[in-house]
Amino acid sequence: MKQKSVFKCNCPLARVTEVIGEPWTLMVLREAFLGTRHFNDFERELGIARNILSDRLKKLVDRGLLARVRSESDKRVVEYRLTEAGRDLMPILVGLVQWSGKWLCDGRSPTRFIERETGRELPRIAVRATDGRELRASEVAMVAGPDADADLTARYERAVAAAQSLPN
Amino acid sequence: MKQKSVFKCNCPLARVTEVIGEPWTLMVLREAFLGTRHFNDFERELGIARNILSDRLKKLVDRGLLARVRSESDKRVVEYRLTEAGRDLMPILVGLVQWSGKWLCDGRSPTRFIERETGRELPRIAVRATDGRELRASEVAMVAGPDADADLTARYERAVAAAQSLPN
DNA sequence: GGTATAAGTTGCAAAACGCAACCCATAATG
DNA sequence: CATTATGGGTTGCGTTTTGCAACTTATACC
Repeated sequence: MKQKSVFKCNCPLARVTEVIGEPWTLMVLREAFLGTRHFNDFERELGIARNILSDRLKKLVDRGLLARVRSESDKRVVEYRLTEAGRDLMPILVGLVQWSGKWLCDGRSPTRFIERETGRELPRIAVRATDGRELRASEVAMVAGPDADADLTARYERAVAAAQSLPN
Repeated sequence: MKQKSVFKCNCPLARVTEVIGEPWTLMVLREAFLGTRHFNDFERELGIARNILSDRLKKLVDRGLLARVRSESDKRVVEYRLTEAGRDLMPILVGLVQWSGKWLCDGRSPTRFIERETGRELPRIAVRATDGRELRASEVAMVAGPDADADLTARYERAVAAAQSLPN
């Protein structure tokens, strides 16, 4: 895929698409959250082809989500550990699983997230205002930030203009 | 991609990977959030190939994230509108953009989310306990729910067992 | 020294992607 | 009412990526 135009721009969503948009990457991250650290364990748990796994791990390391550490005690062993950036993606993983449970699994939820300390199921993640109030999609707007380039700024301005002329 | 084993199981993350894991899908959804509704507008804004766009819109409609509506006034026109399921994905989109701004754009943030009413920037999305307290990754566990099959249940139990023997 | 294990790499067929050109139905124009 | 324009696609074709299996390298165990 020769990624042009939008993918090269500094839109954060375009960039994150490159990181978690590829097949298997989210599953690999889930395994990492579950504690998997070795190449062969990722392969066995996921049933992923070894070359694809190799590629995904390499990219996740390059992009700073995983750290590749050679074991001291056994020099054959390599450990892939979540970095701070990787752990910081956890809320999104939780959100994705919650959303999927609700909309793709007919409300039946094979996977739950619990608070370790209390064992209670987590509430759904939500977008909140600064005062903590939960916001609906229509109450939120996406706008250009201070570091947006001209193209992106223009894009968001067009969107705001278009949104005002829409009924919904 | 012949998706076997894990992709066919009822793990919600496996399913959501099929929905948003494909290239362009997240970008198409972002455009939908920005108010884009017409085929040609998606094409122009994203610079996406028409056949790929056609495929992604079709899948998003099939999976219930977009609704395909023929216009009454001009019968050439087709409108793609976010469904409730699609709008419900908004927190995740916000989270992805926020995460990307922090970790992939060197903290510079070309895109911001604001509360329409007040114009204030949204705080980062977070995983919270039932009492509203923000939780870190290490405080959260992924466990099998009531509707998990045997394989998945076994998988989570193995993970819990493994997690207890890990230092971190 | 021989075998087992961990972590990859290589080669090949099948599928997915990007691009441009083409197609069909409806609407506007003269 | 024939002609052109517009919206929403589909079709071919060449390139890239994926999946699968087999092979490779380096270390550890017996």
